[in-house]
Amino acid sequence: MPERANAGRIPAGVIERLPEYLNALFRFRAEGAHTVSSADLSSVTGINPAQIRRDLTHFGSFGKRGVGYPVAALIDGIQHILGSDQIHRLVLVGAGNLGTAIASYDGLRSRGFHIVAIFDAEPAKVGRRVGDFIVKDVSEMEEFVRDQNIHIGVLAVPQDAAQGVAESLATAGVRVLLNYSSSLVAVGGDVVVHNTDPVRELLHTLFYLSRA
Amino acid sequence: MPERANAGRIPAGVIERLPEYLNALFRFRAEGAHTVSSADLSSVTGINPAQIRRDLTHFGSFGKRGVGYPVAALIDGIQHILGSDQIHRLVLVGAGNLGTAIASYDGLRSRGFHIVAIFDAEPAKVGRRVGDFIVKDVSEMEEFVRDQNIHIGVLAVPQDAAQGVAESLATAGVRVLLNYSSSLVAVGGDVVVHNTDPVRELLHTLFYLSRA
DNA sequence: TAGATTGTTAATCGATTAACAATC
DNA sequence: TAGATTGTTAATCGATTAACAATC
Repeated sequence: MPERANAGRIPAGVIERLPEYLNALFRFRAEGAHTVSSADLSSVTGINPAQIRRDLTHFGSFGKRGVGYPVAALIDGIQHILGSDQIHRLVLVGAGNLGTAIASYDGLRSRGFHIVAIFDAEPAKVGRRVGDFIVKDVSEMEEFVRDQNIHIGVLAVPQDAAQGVAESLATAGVRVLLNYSSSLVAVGGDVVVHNTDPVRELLHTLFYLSRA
Repeated sequence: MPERANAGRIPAGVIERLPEYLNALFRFRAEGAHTVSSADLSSVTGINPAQIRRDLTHFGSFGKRGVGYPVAALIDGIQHILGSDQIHRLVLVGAGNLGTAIASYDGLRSRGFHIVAIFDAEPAKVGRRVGDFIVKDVSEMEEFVRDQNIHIGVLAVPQDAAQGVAESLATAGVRVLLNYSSSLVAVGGDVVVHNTDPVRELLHTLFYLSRA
């Protein structure tokens, strides 16, 4: 019996849909459901039920014919596939309005992303309290990230500082960057950068807006 | 000679790539380039040059064989296709840390998205200055949005207020919602909601992270 | 057993890419 | 003219969906 397919063979689209399934499953769990069918998941996510079933079979067999999928086990399964069954520690850089907002954002922590330190370059901000943290000086960042073996960094710094901070984090071993600053950053190697660019999304929505 | 293809026939993928081309073109323009080839655009966007050419032909013929695409004209062309050659007015709801950060975000304005008012429900915030605005009471929001014929709303409100504000904006005629609050919002009808959910992106990145 | 729903195959659909004639 | 690069066709590739046998 063949084991799960090779990770490299799994279409990117499948991986991108897994978080959607997870969202839907959390909703069903909150409503007390113990079992869901692919049709149920389809009604919440808008994704074709056949595709949901097919996506899941890439990773094994989670359901029971005639019954559906067990909510709790499927949540565990998908979280395990994504690696989100573990805590992921991250550093936040920038203690301004945006950084403060991110620090108090509960969505990250509730999904296993734990901020472990906040850095800023401004002397006036260093030493101040933001959320549960005392802001550290950015000069300590590289060493901290390296020593603590942090792989995820969140950027909420001014536009002209973003690229420098990004490179510094990459040097220190960060593998994933979530960039909330208003400039695109690009770093080489195998670092994945998510430039959170609301404008891009707005732009392609405009196309449909003007035609409706 | 057939005119441009029907908008409904243009693949969503094409529309999603247009903002990427725009980004690349802005960069080439900033560097003083007057002409770019599909290979140039490919090197910046990572998108296959044949696909770039094919995408553009959905909307007409922008280039010159043997020469390439005129940067300025192509920018104008794509902006016109997207409707981003016009100013789009929007309202921001929420004057906390996140709202303040968004109000001072220059990326929106530089791409033609103009904030015209900021609303908040907290009496302590109403009347205060945020950026160039005096925060208005959220009770005035619906009337304002309707009267001013606003089609875009940005949400930066607490989790439990998000859904209500979203519905209120939809009722008042908003067609596109950019939701920065930490809860998913859903509204019916033909309102497009962009739930800015960094967690979803982080999650599917994790999959590759754990396998590298 | 009858009804439901998965897992899986096969068919469809659409998007990507390679190749090249047209032409600047 | 020779070199470059588009616009476009044809080939490839992959993803989506429909259908259904397996089975709970």
